Amino acid sequence: MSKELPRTAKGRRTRAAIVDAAASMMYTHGVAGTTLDDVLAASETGKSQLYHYFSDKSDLVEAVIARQLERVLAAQPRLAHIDSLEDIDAWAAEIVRNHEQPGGPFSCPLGSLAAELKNDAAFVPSLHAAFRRWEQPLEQGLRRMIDRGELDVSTDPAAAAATLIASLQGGMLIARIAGDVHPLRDTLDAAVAAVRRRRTRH
Amino acid sequence: MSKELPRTAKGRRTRAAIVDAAASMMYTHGVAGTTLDDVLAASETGKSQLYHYFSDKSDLVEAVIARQLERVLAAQPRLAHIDSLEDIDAWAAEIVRNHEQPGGPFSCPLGSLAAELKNDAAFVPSLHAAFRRWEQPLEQGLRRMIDRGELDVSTDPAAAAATLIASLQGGMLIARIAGDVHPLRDTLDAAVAAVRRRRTRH
DNA sequence: CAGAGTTTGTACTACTGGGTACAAAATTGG
DNA sequence: CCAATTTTGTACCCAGTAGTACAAACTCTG
Repeated sequence: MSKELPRTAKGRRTRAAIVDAAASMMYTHGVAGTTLDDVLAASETGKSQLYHYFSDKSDLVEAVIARQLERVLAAQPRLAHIDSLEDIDAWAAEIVRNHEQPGGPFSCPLGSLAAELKNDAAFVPSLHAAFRRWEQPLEQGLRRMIDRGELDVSTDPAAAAATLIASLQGGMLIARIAGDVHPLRDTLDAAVAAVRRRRTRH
Repeated sequence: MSKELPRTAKGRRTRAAIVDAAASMMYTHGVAGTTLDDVLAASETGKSQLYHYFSDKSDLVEAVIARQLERVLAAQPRLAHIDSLEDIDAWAAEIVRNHEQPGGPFSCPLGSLAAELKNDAAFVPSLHAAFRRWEQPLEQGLRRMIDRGELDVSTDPAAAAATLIASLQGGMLIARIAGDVHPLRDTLDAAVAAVRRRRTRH
């Protein structure tokens, strides 16, 4: 049950500060590991403000899911222009680049949230929608490639997009645990190669 | 700082009951979502028993990581006999089969733990060791295939094994969120195909 | 079977953390 | 510029949770 949005500019700033702080804290410490007091301290707001804009912690988490989706999309500008295999390669390279500095983060804001909340039925629909939104540019690009005859017509663009994102997620997790980008790169490469194998001969 | 192991048969049973209950509860409700009281109730033990065998909750979580690794390996008997591409296919099919009943679980005990604990430096080494242990049968099988000349000598067996497990993890996450096995199957297939492409011609 | 060592029951503590109450301050629109 | 509405500060509550104290019961060994 979500509360109404702020009516004034000041209110919008406050709400955004709370969500931003919550997103960052939950990214590094997990949802359960982030207390509302932590969020309030980091955002320099008070409890009355939080409960003015959110009905409870779950409601805040929903807002964080949406915020992290925005962050993920913003961190991958190439995702908006997927129209060829080269674009997909470039997108994958962009992701690897974002994570290849030694030490991290090797972590995806949305993936971390999903992993922690996947057993809570209340959050699954929002998470599902977020991932669908993420997959959409890939899916549409793949569909255009199929329409132009560049990929085999038997290719399922939605499934291929899901495979790309799934590989990204799994690669990220193993990279994080191993403290090494290579699993991320290799796993993404395998998924891109799976698309490449569906190319039609010219 | 872990405590000493039980000295008597009764003690071993008690300790095992606690770890089993904790593993199950943490699997479904997460580590943070599982209270020690929950564990004690489920295992029909008391707090003095828990603190007799474990120094604190973290110590119990370490034991749960080890237990879940055992469970994962036990659920994949084919993993113990990886010696050809067909074996890898059969292993992948076994995993998909374990999850293809509609509704779930679409979830890996070790992956869930890893996702929740990956930002806690104290647990990363144990998680890393657990995944290495999981990858080992794959890695050794791949190495034998390379030695026999079935796979290109440039293949990195450790990296390929990591890619397989990473794809499994990512596929599992997306399958869970989507409530559908297909992402798991497709992503695993892509990783297996990446190995297949490294076959030498005969 | 006695006594040292191990295991277990019960009761308690200290604290954290989500959530509430309510009034004061700020903002907006007429 | 004033009243209605929105926003914010402060103080509080209470349930749940990790962890402790300590003695009783059991178990193994000599």
